[in-house]
Amino acid sequence: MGKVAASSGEIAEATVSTAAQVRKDLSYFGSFGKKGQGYNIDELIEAIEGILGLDRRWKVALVGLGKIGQSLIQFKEFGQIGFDFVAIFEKDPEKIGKSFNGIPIYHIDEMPRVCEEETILIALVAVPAESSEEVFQRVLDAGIRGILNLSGRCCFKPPPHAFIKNVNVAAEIESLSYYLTHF
Amino acid sequence: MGKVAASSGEIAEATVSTAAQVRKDLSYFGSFGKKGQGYNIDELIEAIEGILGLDRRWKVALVGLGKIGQSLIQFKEFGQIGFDFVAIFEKDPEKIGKSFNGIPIYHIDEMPRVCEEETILIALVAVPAESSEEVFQRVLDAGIRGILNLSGRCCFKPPPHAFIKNVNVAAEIESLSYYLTHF
DNA sequence: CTTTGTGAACTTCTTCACAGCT
DNA sequence: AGCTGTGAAGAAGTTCACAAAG
Repeated sequence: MGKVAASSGEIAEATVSTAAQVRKDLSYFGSFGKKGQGYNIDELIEAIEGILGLDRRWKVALVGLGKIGQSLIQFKEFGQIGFDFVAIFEKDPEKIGKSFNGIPIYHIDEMPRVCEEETILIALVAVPAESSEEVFQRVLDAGIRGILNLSGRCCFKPPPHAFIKNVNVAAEIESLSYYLTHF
Repeated sequence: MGKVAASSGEIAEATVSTAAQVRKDLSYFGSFGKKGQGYNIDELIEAIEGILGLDRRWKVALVGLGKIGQSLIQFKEFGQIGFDFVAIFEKDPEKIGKSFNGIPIYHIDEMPRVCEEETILIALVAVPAESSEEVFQRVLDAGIRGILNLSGRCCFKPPPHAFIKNVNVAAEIESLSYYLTHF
């Protein structure tokens, strides 16, 4: 939009937050603004990318090549923000040895070897809910440190060196039901 | 597992929470347990379904029949928890008038009429990020009160009678990057 | 004059701990 | 004895309000 700097108020407006919140959040990581001027937009983007660890590329494994896995791996935004799928793990012997979207498909038993060789630290898990607990354990045993879980409700407590993020569309639509019922 | 009742501690264990948290959360809505016994499992499930508004069925519209929309509409869990897709809205004239998975595809201009006739209150929006702002406005104008947004980063402030829930896989994987960088 | 960065005040959320019921 | 429901205490998060800087 041609602007060089943005004030905390303008950032709040654009992100549905408040000016004080924007300033406090940023102050936790450093001083990125200039008094009287606001925040230089390019500098701020670069600072936030640094904070989030997006100033590098990450190799990602997909575990489970069902419908959800297939649609996610074709999703271009991952590449744009620095995440590259480099391996797919499956149980189905039909698929193993082939590739999907140019990415090789391995048997899930090969996970420890491939993840070490390729230094993969992040996995996107999209397997049937029944097998997710077992798969989480195998993924962690293969050296993965961050799991993005799309397998539905997850009650798996990761060890302290690992992190699980859950994306659960069913739970979100249930919360809409709650709001519409009560308000 | 053959058990009739569960204590707050057992529920906490199973949900990665704490006993006090489980009791406080439930106490906000009523008294569902028996002192000395814990919570009757069937009764508790029924109570929670009532709280969440899941003791009925909801009609849902899908807006945008791209890859994500197609994979979500085939997702059986929605039906199991009480949500039925009854209409698809699209811009592409190629698809309009046809159906997908047995659900009729309408032009997006027909949304106000169809949503009123069918009393649809919830929409799942899966359109390209560029058009999401405009689509949100049109969806709300059609009488929708709850939006589940899968179109990426959303900075749309809904009016007070409506609710938006965002599901953003890209944002979640970025937060994994943050944790792996700092811990 | 504008806007940041930040202590202090305030609000919300979580945990503690125990009276009271089964 | 076992476990809930809940005030009170403690922790975490948000907003206020203003000194300091451009």
